[in-house]
Amino acid sequence: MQDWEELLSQAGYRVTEPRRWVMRLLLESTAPLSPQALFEAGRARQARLGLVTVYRTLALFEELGLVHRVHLQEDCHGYLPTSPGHRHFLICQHCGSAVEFPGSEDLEGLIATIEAQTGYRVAGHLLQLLGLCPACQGM
Amino acid sequence: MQDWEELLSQAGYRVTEPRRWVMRLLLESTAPLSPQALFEAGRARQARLGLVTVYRTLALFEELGLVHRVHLQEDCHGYLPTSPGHRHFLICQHCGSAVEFPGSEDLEGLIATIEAQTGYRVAGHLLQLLGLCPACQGM
DNA sequence: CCCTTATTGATAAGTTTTTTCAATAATGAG
DNA sequence: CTCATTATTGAAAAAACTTATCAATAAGGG
Repeated sequence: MQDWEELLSQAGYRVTEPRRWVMRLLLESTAPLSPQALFEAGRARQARLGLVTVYRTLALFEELGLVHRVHLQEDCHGYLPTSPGHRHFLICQHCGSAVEFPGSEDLEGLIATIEAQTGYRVAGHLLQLLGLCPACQGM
Repeated sequence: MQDWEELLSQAGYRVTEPRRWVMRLLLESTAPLSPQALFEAGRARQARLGLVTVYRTLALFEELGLVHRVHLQEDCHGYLPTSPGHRHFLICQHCGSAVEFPGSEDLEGLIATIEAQTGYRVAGHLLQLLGLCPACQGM
C-alpha cells in the first residue's frame, strides 16, 4: 500500500478506485493537470472516474497536502493597478488589502541556483506573499 | 489627463467612460478586484459599465501593462502531486512539464526585509518560476 | 459640428465548478 | 468470508464564470 493510501486511511477516508486513479495519473504526469485533463486522461484509459469526483478528490488531496495547486498562466481573477517597476504583491489574508513590494533582485541568486540544478532556463516568475496587514494583526 | 489615458490614446485606443471607471475603481481599491467585484462596485456608484466591458477593459489594460493580474488564493487549475518538503514549482512554458525545486530558505531574507518595510506579517508565499526545460531549449 | 468607426452592453452561447441525490462500493463487525 | 453501515460515486441539473454576437452609442479627427 502506498504512502498516501495510508494517510488517507488514517485520516478516516476510504481508499477507492477513483481516488487511486487520480493519484496514479498525477504521479505519471510530468506536467500539472487540470481537473478536466485528469478526467480525460482517465477516460482514455477506461478508468471508472467521473468529472465531479475528480474535483472532489483534488479538493480532498489538497486539504491533506497530497497535491499542490499551481497557477497555470492564464485563468485567475484579481487585478491590481500597476505601479511602475514593481512586480510582486503582498496580500492580507484577512481583509484582502494588497501592497506591491520592490526588490526582485533578491531572487536573482535563487534563480541562478535553480537553473544550475535543473537545467531549465528561467524566463519569468510569479511571487506572492500572504500574511496579515498591520491593521489586521491586532484582531 | 492621467498618465494611463495618454498611454491608451497613443496606443490608438479611445478613452471612454467605462474605461475611466475601471481604472478609477482599481486605483481607489487597496485590494485586488475581480471582474465581478469591479462590476458591482461600479453599479453601486451609478457607473455606466457592463460586465462584458469590464472583462474586455481588464484584458486591454493587462496587455498594455496598466494592471496586473494576481492569483487570489482559490480558483486556479493545475495540480501536481506533492513531494515532501518542497513547495515551489518551475514550469516549462513550451511543453508544460514541471519540476519542484528545493530551497525556500533563500526567501527568508527577502521576507524579513519586506516585513520590516511594510509592517505586514508574512505567513505564506507563492513562488513559481516559468521558463524552458532542457528539452525545449533547443527548439 | 459631423462622420467614421471603435466601443459598449444586452442577450446568448460556451466553460467551469458546485449541488443534489439515488445507486454503489469500501470497511469494520460478526 | 459475508453482511450491514455509511462514505463515496456519478449523472443530471444548477450556479458561476467567461467569451462571442451584433445593433446602438459615443469618441475623436476633420
